[in-house]
Amino acid sequence: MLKLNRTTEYGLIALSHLSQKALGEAASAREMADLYGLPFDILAKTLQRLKDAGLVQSAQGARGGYRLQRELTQVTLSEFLELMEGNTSVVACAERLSDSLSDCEFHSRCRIQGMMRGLDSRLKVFLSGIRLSELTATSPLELVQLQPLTQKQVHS
Amino acid sequence: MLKLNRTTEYGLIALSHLSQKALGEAASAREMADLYGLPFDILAKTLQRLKDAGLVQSAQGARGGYRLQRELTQVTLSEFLELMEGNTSVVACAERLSDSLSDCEFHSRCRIQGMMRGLDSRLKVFLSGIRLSELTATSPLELVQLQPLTQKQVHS
DNA sequence: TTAACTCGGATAACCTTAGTCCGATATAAT
DNA sequence: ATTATATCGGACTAAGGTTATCCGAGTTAA
Repeated sequence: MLKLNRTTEYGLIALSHLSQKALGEAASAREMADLYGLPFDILAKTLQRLKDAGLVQSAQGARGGYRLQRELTQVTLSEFLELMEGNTSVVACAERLSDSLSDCEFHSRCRIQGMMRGLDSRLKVFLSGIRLSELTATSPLELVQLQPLTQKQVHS
Repeated sequence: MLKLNRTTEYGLIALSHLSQKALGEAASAREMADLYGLPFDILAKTLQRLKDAGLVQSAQGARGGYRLQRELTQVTLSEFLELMEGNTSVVACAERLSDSLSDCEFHSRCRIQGMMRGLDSRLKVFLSGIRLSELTATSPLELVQLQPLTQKQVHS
């Protein structure tokens, strides 16, 4: 159920790296790939995605690279996962729910559909309570229970 | 990150079905497979697993089938997932942590290992706070925030 | 004796993820 | 200008895991 995609891990490592750079200093995909032993091509694509999402900004050409564009304290794990992994529903059929509920022949008899949606929303609350900054801190931290962000703070 | 295995879904459906049977009345794998449109073979194996874990008991032969063996109010989602999906760590490398931490060449430079473990444990608290009975209720329920089970109540 | 069951292994089909390879474009430094 | 270092982005292959299917064997009530 819970395993992160590799790209998500790579993204987290990259963001962590960037968050430690001096302000205005860029890091290239190559630099990070070599330092952490990550496959360059994939890391590059991942950074692209982060850029499209507005989490980082990029500079092309020699001496180019990536910089953080948003404060990681203001990005929730929920938002990040949605970005990196697409739909975060726990059940396959829930993804299609918005399209057509009656795709599933056994819908009327289905026992788990309702509760899975409930679980989804509860999980989302949980994930929204974790800030990316908590996950990208340098030292092995104990995660402490934080107040969930207010609606205004949550972008997505 | 979050998608459940199919077998986990099947298991949930089966448990839900069993929880609605009158006490002492058994349901067969065939019966459930037909009713919910699930692949018989897989459902059978799933039930086997639930039996080995002590969640249900089985009776062989004609008129046999499965019955609940434990109160679903006393089984946490955490325990159930561990049972159905094995290791529930969010990162692949964390599974090997207990074996040998230094498998990963980049361990010393790794930025996410510590925090991923923190995330793991926080997630576990979350999952331990959800009882299977909440997920197997008949009607599409809103999940309410419950008190986590006490240590005594949590078996695993 | 038969039909309806659980039990359990081996194997095949499928699908997603992860990784690779390629070329194009942009820009700073020489 | 030319070169080296970057981002950008598509197409493709490889690998691995999940899901499903196909067996046969053992149990038990009718």
